[in-house]
Amino acid sequence: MSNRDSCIVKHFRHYHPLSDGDRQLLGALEKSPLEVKAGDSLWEERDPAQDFFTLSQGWAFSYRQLEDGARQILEVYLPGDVIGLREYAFHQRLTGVQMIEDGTICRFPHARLTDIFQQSTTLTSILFAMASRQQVLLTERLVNLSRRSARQKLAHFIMEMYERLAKTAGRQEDHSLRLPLSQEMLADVLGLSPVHVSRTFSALDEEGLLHRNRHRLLLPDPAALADAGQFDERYLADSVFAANDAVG
Amino acid sequence: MSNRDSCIVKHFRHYHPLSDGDRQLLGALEKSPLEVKAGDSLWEERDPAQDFFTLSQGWAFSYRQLEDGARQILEVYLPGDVIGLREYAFHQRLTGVQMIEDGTICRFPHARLTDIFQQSTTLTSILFAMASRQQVLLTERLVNLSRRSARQKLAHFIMEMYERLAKTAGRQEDHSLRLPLSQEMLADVLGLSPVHVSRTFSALDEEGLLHRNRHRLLLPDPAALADAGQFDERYLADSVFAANDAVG
DNA sequence: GCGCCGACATAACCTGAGTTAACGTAAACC
DNA sequence: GGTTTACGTTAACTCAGGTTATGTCGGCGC
Repeated sequence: MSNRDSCIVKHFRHYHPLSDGDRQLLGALEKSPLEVKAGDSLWEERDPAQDFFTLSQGWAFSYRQLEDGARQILEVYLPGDVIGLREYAFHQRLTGVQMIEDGTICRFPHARLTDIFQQSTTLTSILFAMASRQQVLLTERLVNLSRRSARQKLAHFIMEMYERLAKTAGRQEDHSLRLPLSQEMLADVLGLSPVHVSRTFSALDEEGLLHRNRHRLLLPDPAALADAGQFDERYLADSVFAANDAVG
Repeated sequence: MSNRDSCIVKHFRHYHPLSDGDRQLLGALEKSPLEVKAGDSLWEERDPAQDFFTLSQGWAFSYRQLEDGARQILEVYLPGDVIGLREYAFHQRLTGVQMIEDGTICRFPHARLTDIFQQSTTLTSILFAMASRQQVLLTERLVNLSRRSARQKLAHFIMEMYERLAKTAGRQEDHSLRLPLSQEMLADVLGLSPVHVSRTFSALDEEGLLHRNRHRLLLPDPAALADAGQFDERYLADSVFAANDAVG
């Protein structure tokens, strides 16, 4: 890997080794990296849907705004995630996307996805695997929202972030993680009121399942927290080509 | 279209015209149609993930079973839908799938998806569009579960089914639809108790927003019901290639 | 230092939906 | 034709989480 590799190339390599041709193909499709700030909107609902983005640095989230003013956060994106696959079959954005922190993104034109389909089976498979993974994350979030108590919801979400961060950013010695979401955002992820998020945090804190310090969370016993949230990490075990490595 | 076309071929043609080569490719990949009965399980959680299925006749649903015995129904599949895209990147099934009624399905081996990627950009695009559409359906269901009242949930779900059926089976003169789900299943779709589904049905009935007769629902004023459920059909408007018809 | 502001905490009260349980009803089987 | 069984209805009671309101703390401009 040369250090000229773009962020898109790096992220795809995370899934599967790429040939030189694949690397060039990806590189040719992307526009130059873009610096964005916390709170910046990548797009809003009803905007025309024409691009994907790869998130190189910083966190982002997608959301739906409801008629009554409520906001549902659908997905939290970490560095390495691809944003916008959802709307491949649509003209319009159905969800908005905003940055949580300052970051760097790479634009990836929608219309030229067919180039990839035509020229690289490897890249096609990786994209398909990414779409599959996102559907699975969404499924788990749906179950979390529909069938679990506030305590379980919060515990589960924290464990999900803890494990996803462990995979991309590595695991901390002290079982801590940085979670740069306000309690209002957490409420919009979990389908709770901000007040109840605060209450629930306090309860988990008192029970010794976690400790808070600003946006840093300490998990004295991650296994206990996982248990409290009925968290089963199988849904994060996407292996992409273990079951299907006939790619060339 | 010859009447030798398999059910898979028919369903893909629904999205985009297929060349003879595409048709043969699809046909070569599928196994012969399989008759299944109401209640039959296509697979269960933790089974090895090796196939897709195309649903030719009958309804099916995918679900997650929770530790405490609760069941969450994730998606209801209608004739024409492809089942199992979710687990492309996984070894194991993360969700079970069961038939709601007697039906016909076609098996579609997982491992050979790469053949399609290698040989047909059209089929690849269609599959990608299908995955995109399913993610959007799931997104809408998530919002429905998280942010709407029981009344809105039920109204919204009925409207979704009404519109999806209109697209595949055509619209009924009398604004009616057949919804072969028990109230227990509806409860598991909507994250409610069966008792509250019954109450909510009765309330909508009294308001004149719908009328029930076994599994047949009559919608005197679909627009009013849509309004009651904050139903906005944009998310069903997948157009697949309108924004991206550079397929060959 | 002072006042402002945004984020979080805590408390009191309210309500939509869950739970339990008893009762109807309709197809299904002998 | 009477019994079984699955499914739906209704009512009484409970409770998790929403709502509203008020308080606290840290950062920041002046």
